[in-house]
Amino acid sequence: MSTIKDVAARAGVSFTTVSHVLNGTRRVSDAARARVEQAVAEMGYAPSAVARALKTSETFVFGVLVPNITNPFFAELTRGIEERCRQTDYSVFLCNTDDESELQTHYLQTLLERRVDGLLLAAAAGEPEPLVRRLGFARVPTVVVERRIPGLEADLVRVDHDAGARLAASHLAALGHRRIACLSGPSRFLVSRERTAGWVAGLQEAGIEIRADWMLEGDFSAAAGHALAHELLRQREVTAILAGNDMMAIGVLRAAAELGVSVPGELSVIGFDGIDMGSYMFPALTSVGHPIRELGEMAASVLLERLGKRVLPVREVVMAPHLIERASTGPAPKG
Amino acid sequence: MSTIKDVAARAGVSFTTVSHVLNGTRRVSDAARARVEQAVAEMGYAPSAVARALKTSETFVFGVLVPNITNPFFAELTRGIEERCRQTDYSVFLCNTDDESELQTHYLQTLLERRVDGLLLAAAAGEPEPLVRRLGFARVPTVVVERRIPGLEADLVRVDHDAGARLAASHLAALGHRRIACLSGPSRFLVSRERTAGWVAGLQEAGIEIRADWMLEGDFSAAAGHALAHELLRQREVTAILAGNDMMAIGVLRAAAELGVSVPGELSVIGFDGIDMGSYMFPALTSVGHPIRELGEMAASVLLERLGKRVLPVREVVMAPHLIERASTGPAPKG
DNA sequence: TTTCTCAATGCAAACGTTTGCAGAGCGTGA
DNA sequence: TCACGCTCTGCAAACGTTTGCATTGAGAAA
Repeated sequence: MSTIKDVAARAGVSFTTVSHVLNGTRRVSDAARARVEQAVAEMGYAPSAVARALKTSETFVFGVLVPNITNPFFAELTRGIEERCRQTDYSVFLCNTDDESELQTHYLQTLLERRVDGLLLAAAAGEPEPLVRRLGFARVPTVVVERRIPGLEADLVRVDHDAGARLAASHLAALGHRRIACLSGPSRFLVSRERTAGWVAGLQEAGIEIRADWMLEGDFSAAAGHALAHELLRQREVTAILAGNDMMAIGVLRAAAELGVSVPGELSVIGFDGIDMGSYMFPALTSVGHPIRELGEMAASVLLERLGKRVLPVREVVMAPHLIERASTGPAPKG
Repeated sequence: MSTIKDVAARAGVSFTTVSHVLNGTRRVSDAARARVEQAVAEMGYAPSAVARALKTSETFVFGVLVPNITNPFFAELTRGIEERCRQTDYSVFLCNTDDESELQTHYLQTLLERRVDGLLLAAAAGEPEPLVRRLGFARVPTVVVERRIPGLEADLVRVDHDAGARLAASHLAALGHRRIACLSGPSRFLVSRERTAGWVAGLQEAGIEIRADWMLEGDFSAAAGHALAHELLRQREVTAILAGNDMMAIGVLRAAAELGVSVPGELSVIGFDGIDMGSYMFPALTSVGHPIRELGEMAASVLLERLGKRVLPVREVVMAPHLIERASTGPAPKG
């Protein structure tokens, strides 16, 4: 690769001048500028970001830690982050941690060595302690997505799951449903607990009885939704199901199809997350959507702001979900 | 951030020694080594990859250009790339080009400035000329995925779509189907043409007549599959449909559900790509799957090999697809 | 004691930039 | 003619590493 000095030689100026032309950091005569620009074009010169980073101690790179880019949620999130970064010439280092604590610290170390200007943590599995200690040394501006990490002073961007769950509950209530089952995710996840709390609050507000045997727990997978729904639908008692996420709702839809229960005629189903896949189901899945890409963009924006003002107090940004009405919910059947 | 000199001072040795301890590049007495290691631990020192990169002119970073990480295909591909890189301490710069020529060249420039050690191109929209010229200057080892770029001397890793399509065709033939429709993707894409060619060859081999009015072209979207299937199923002539990809097949499934055509009783449907979503359909979608993650891993492997031996002749690696038999195909109906 | 070998360590240049400082050249007002 | 101000330009240090070369000191061989 050619260097700034090669360009300077070809243009017949000092490399200082080349630098200033490239960065627009001081006046350069039109003649010199033209010669430099021509030399750059002829040689296909690309200034070394690594030398620049060494000198300025800014890399214009953010590190992004996600459990698994294959999960549509994180794909969309990453996309949002990347999109926001694009506007400000930041690039993104992507790391899949597989929710493994060890990989997570390994990647964190790598990112710190690479001197990223900021960190977006959408993954935070296992013990936070080593992670927090590592970050404490480095003092890299950090934004956490969806999960507060104890001991870490970082901005947080998250979705208001409680409000979303209330939305789902009141939607069903408004359609006249009274016999409603809840299929929650694993209660060890904060998201699950928040969503369940929202359902309960929403149903209570509508004066709907909450039967303990209609509160089932799954693991966020379609298989779990499928199995739980089979069990639940045998009695044909409930007229609607609140699912902890879209994958579980898809499992429910499938169980209903197998059992000949018509949706939404006999049963209404509402999911959570608003993933694209839901719209390809038959019937298309009604869901509580959150603006995942916006979540990513917001996370990046918060980080960019943090770069400017390190002394800003720690922020928490909460994004509101919304109802995506498609075809899997309808009026409660008579009787 | 602390530097190698800070560590040296604390450990009471020269920074040369610290460097050698860190890299294991020459013998260091046990005493000195211990002191250095302790100092590193106490200070949470992380060596600067950017200084190292400047000195050694190796960044241990690959640039990855994909159209859209939100597309499951590219998510999985990226995942494979990243997984392979992890084993060799390479990191990945991720860029979404949105298939926009302009963004593509912009990102390419950024990646070159950042002095990536290699390039994985899964996106290559628009005119290849500026792209090729840019790469010509830089001489960065490059691996292209799925699409040959004219004028660019790069390794290529791709899926054998022709063979996959034959697989699908002969699967249907073996089930006794004779009246088979083909819903291809846009013919301007090489993939579409390859798949169509494979179907035609496969059907001809099985002695099946190919009716021109059963060869329809869509745009790889579920909506297209849905619309074309509606048209096709009105006559109830065909007993099976070969879809150009899974999204179109999902659209077909949906149309069948709406029209009360039972799958696979009256109609068999087979997709292409083997995406996860297909297994959540009802009935679960039979498809021709390709090992996307392995495709990514292979691409990274080829690139790593290329780094070692620049003089290697250009390689082309072809990966074989396989049949994923699920529930949407069955024996042809009698009569 | 002297010389040699060898292990352990340090010095300093270089990588490709940015940027503070300073010099050259020239027109202008006194 | 001189001093001044202004525009344009260049020199050289510094960023944090790696690495070729050199130095030190101790033990062994003579």
